[in-house]
Amino acid sequence: MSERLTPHAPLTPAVLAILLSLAEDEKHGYAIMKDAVKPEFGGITLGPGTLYGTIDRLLRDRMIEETGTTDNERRRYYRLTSQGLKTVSAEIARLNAAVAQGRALGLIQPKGAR
Amino acid sequence: MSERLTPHAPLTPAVLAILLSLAEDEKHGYAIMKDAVKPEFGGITLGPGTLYGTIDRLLRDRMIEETGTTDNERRRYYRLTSQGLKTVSAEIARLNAAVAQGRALGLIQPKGAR
DNA sequence: TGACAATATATCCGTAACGGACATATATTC
DNA sequence: GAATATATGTCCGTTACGGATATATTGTCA
Repeated sequence: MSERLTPHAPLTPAVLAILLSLAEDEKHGYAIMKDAVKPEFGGITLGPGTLYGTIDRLLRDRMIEETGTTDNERRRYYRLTSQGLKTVSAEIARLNAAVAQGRALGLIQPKGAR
Repeated sequence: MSERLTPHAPLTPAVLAILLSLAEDEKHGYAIMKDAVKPEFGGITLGPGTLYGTIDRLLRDRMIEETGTTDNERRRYYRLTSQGLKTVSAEIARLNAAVAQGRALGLIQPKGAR
């Protein structure tokens, strides 16, 4: 047995960007791609291969699902599943620990600093 | 042309763990492996294949270098290069933005909260 | 003292992910 | 009407991951 609670242990940057984007709201692929380049979502460039390939994997692993609705026949909207939400949350918490360590080591400016 | 300033754009979890561990102090491979499972360094399990394979790549890309010194003939010590330091710092800053976004979305508890 | 776990590094190799190239079609803008 | 943006999709070479396996030493414990 042993259904893994988080089959994706450390998320790849592409997976994180997509899940984080969908944590904000339901979105379609192209909108996710636009989000990904923004610093808040990781600032990465998602080529179509990575974007749709990763979406397919996330659908397969039930991290995201199609909403079924659309405002434009060309768009396919996706939303996080509860599993997906758990997974991003765990990943953000994990990254938070690493960032805290980086801050402690002086790799980045402390919060309030100028 | 085009020497990339940061050949490793978003770092893989394994690379981040290794660089973050070495940002603290010079270490040998096995010590890095022990560090990696700690939450502060990402909490990931580095198998020997990933560990030494990644170390070789980081040496090749001049992110880390051997110190040459050792306190035990079996141990090979590594340290960050200035390039490696820049790279981890940039990565921590990048992740910090994502963590801030995750926090804003309520994925993790805000700092002061109990 | 014999066995087992931990230390320490190294290679091999199958699987998975990445990411650029290419393709296609519509809508918009100039 | 041409170019750009929107929107999704496939293909495929390169790379990274990570478990298995190997080897040798040191430490522990019954």
